[in-house]
Amino acid sequence: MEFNKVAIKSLTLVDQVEEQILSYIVKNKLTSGTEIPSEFILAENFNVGRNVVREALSRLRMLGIIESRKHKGMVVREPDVMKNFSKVVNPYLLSKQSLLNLLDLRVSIESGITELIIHNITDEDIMEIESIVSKHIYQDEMKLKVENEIEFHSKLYHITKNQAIIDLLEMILPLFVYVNEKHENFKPINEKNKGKLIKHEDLIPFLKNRDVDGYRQAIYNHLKAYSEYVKQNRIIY
Amino acid sequence: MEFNKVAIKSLTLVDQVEEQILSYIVKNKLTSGTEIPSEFILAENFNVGRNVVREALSRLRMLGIIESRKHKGMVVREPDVMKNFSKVVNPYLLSKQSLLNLLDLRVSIESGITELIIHNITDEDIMEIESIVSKHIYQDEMKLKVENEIEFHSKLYHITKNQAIIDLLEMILPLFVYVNEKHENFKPINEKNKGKLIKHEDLIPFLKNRDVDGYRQAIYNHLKAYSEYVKQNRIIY
DNA sequence: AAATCTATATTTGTAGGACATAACACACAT
DNA sequence: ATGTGTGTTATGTCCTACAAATATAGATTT
Repeated sequence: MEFNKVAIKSLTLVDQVEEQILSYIVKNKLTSGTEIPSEFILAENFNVGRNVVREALSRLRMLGIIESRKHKGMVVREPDVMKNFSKVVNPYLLSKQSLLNLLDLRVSIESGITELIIHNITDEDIMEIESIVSKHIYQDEMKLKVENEIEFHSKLYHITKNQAIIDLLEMILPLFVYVNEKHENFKPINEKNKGKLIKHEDLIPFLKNRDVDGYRQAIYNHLKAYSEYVKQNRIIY
Repeated sequence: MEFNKVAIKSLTLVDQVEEQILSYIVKNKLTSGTEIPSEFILAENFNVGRNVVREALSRLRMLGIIESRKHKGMVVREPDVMKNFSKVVNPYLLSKQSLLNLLDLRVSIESGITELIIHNITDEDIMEIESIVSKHIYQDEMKLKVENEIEFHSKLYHITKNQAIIDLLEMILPLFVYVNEKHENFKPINEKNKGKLIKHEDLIPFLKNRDVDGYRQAIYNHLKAYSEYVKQNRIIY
C-alpha cells in the first residue's frame, strides 16, 4: 500500500490517497465488515499527514464505502447505491437542462418498468392504489396535491420490489414537486394531447387487466403530457 | 450562518457542518460561480476547527458542489448528477442483490427509452450502428466481445441526447462486463427463450422502420434473456 | 497622471502536535 | 470465576505552523 507522492501534479494529496484507499479495498476484495488500518497507520504508510488521510476517509465515509466506529476502528461497508444522489439531485443545485434530463429519465423509467409492475402486482396492491386514488384531491382540473402525486407514483415504484428503481425514482419525484410549485397554474393541456390526457384513475383498469401495452401507453401519456408542457412553457427558472 | 453545536449527538461535527454549508448554498440560491467564504471564516462562524470545515468542504468538493481554486478561494459549482455514482457502482463494493437490481434497472431504462430513440434517430445514426454491428466478433454462438457490447449499446444511449440517461446507463454497463467475465461459458439460451433470442443485428430493422413497439419488444427480449440467465444460474459471485 | 514594481495580506494544501473520550485488552486482586 | 483497575488504541476535535500562489494596496518611477 504505497504510492508515488505527487505522481500526478494536478491532483491533491487527498485525491490521490482517496483513490489509493479505494483501490486498496477493491483490489483486496475487502467485503463488508472487514477492518481497515487505523488513520495513523494509513498516514504512516502513505507518508502523508493524518488530516490528509482523514479527509480522504471522510469522503469514503460519506459514500458509505467505509464506516468508522468511534474509538474502535473502521470497517468496509456496502455503499447505498442511490443515497449519494440525493444530495446533488436538488433543483437549486442543478441547471435547467439537468432537471429536464432527469424528468425525461423519469418518464423513460416509469414506462420502462411496466413489465415489472404488471408482472409483480397483486390484487392487494390494486386495492391499495384504488384507496390512494379515492383520497385524491384535485385542486384544479388537472392539478393534484403534491402529496397525492408522490403517494400514488411511489406506490407504483414499490411494486417493482427493486430498491435501486424505488430510490432513483423517489429521488427524482421531488423535482417534479419543485416544478409544480413553480407554476401555480399548471395545466398540461393543449390541442394535441387534449384527447389522451390520462389521470391516475385511468391507469387502474390497465393494472386490473394486467394489460402491459395498455398500461405502458397510458403511463407514458400521463407523464409525457406533463414533461412536454414543462419544456414548451419553460416554466423552470 | 450559525448553528447549535452538538445539537444532534449521533452526528459528528463534520456531518453537521457539511449540512450547514450545503443548506447555506441552497437557501441563498447560490449559483455556479458564486464565491463562498474562506475556510477560516467558515470555521470562525461555525465555531469549529478549520480541519472540521475542511473535511466537510472536501466532501462537497467531491460531489462537485464546490470547487476550490488553490490560493484563491472556493466557488459554487453545478454538480455532475451521475458522476458520484461511478465510485460506488463497482461490482466489488456492491452486494449481489444490488447488482441484480441495477441490471434490472438497465433493462427497464433501455426499453423505456424506446420512444426517445425512435424519435431522435437519424439515418446517419443507423448507418453508424450498422457499421458497428458489422465489426462484431462473436466469440461463441451468442457471446460478443465486451468492447462490441459496450460500443453498440453506448451508441444507442447517445441517440437519446440525454446526458443523465447516457451517464447512468454507461455506468451500469461495466457491471455487465463483470458478470460476463465471471462466466466464461455464458449462453443465455434455454427452452423458453430459444425462439425469441435477439441479437444486435436483429434490432436494426426496427430502427429503420421507426417501429416503436417492435423495437421495444426486441430490445426487451435481447436484454431480458441475459438477465434471467444471470439470475437463474446465480453466476454472480 | 499613468504605469510599474514591491511589499503585504489572503487562501488553500499539507504537516504535525495535543487532548478528550470511549472501547478494548490484560494483568491483578478478590 | 468474577470483578477491578490500568494502560493502550482509535476516532473526533482543536491548534499552530508553513509553503506556495494569488490578490491588493501602496510606493516608486516614468
